[in-house]
Amino acid sequence: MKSKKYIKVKLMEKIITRFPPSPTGYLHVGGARTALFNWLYARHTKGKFVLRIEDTDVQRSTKESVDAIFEALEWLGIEWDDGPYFQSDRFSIYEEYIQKLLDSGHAYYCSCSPERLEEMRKQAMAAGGKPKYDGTCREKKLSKGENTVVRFKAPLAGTTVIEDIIKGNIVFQNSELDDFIIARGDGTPTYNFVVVVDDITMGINTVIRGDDHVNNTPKQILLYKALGSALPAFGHVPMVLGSDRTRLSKRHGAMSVTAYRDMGYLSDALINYLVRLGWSYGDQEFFTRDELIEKFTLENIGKSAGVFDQEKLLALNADHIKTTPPKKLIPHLLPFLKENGIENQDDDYLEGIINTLNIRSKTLKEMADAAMFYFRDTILYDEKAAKKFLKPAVLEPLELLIGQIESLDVFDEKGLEDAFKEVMERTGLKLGKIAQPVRVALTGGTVSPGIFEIIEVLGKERSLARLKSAAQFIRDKK
RNA sequence: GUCCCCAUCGUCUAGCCAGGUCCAGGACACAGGCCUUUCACGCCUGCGACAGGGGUUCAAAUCCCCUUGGGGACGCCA
Repeated sequence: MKSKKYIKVKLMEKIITRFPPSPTGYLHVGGARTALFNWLYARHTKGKFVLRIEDTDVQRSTKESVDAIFEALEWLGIEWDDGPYFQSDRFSIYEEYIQKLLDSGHAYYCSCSPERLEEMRKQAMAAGGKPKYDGTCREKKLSKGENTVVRFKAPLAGTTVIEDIIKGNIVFQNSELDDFIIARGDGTPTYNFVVVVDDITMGINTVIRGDDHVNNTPKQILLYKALGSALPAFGHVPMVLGSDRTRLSKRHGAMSVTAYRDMGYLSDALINYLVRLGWSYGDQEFFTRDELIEKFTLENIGKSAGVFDQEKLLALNADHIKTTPPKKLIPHLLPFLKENGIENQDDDYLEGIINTLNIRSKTLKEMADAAMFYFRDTILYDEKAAKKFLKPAVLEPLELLIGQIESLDVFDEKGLEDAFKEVMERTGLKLGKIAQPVRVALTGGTVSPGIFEIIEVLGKERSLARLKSAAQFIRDKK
């Protein structure tokens, strides 16, 4: 169901979006999708995209995670215009804002113990209610003490509404909200608070984030109001689910963005897939990066959660491999070749190889594996294949072919075809009877690109050598 | 439990806001076929959905209500 959607940001105002990952692990596909939506929207509107690292939880934040996130964003080609900001560098700003709230009576100190709070929550749940802070310290006018936290004084009545770009209006009863903590006992600020302060001070006017944040938004709206700041436009995108329709997690398989890189996916394909999951542009399935920037708008984001489908991503990857010019694929293929022990190859040779493999590879890894026969000095014949095709009977056509190719003036597909035709005529054999043995001779196996393509890419010298050793192989067996 | 959100083929989705052109279109997957020097690619065909029930209307996938189902959130995590 689609409802009237509108962008709250004034038309003249430059769109400023942000992506705020918390460095407590790698960048997963769900996070990447949110980053993508923000980045794409900023690019589409010629606005600005800000990167902010949310590391107020010093315990769980790690340098490794920060690096992993940068690495993943870089691979995806998501570049930011501002930042990265680190919240851990901004504690003095937060302190200042907390003081403002304290001074204006929008916040107060609370000395309730975590243990008591926990007990209260349990009881509330058991009694069938929503666990909330009971307001014990709300009017106590406590001053700062050892282990006192700072709570936001939320309104007791009325409603707070999110005018969501994607979901429409979402209304919350303020009585559902409670006096949430904005500064911990040790003085460090908490999530809902720092997000608001950051978004205000960084000029963020468009907040696109996961559905799971909907419940945080009324709290944040209240904070904006208490701070006297204008609200940004909010857009909550539905989540990505696993095949069992629950929140995507490790048990659903690969989640890390870079894992897809390592499996041989093109970032363009991952991007295409991730954006298309939950967003649509008519019937179009395939998008290049530039097309995405050109066509992406918030209006076409759907409201329901989507299931992550590896199969479809794989198919899309195959499409991107197919349509990317072979020359451009070279640098992407190199790491996989290297893994297979192949290095320092000529670019023209690689381009030719890719040209024969791109329509039959679903991943770069697959392509690198399928390309191996091109690099071997001596061909190792697959036992079954050799037995079936490298028989004495093929010695004659094989030698004829060798002669034909040797005397070829112009070494191209046309000349090769003529050479084969000549052999067919002289031996009375069908192409199939000749091609399979030749394929085994050239590649070692029975599955490969077209026979003419292979010979052309391998070149005269290499092809001849392989053909000759196959002939020798047959003779030796006799 | 409470609050919030969502609901079209197995999956991603078009159509829904501005009801008729929809016995619902595309894609992935699957099945069959064609092409063919193998494998692919490509092409063709098939399979397969408006969650259920009430309204409103001449007419509902589209608007309203209820039910059911699913998801998310309820931290001194973000």
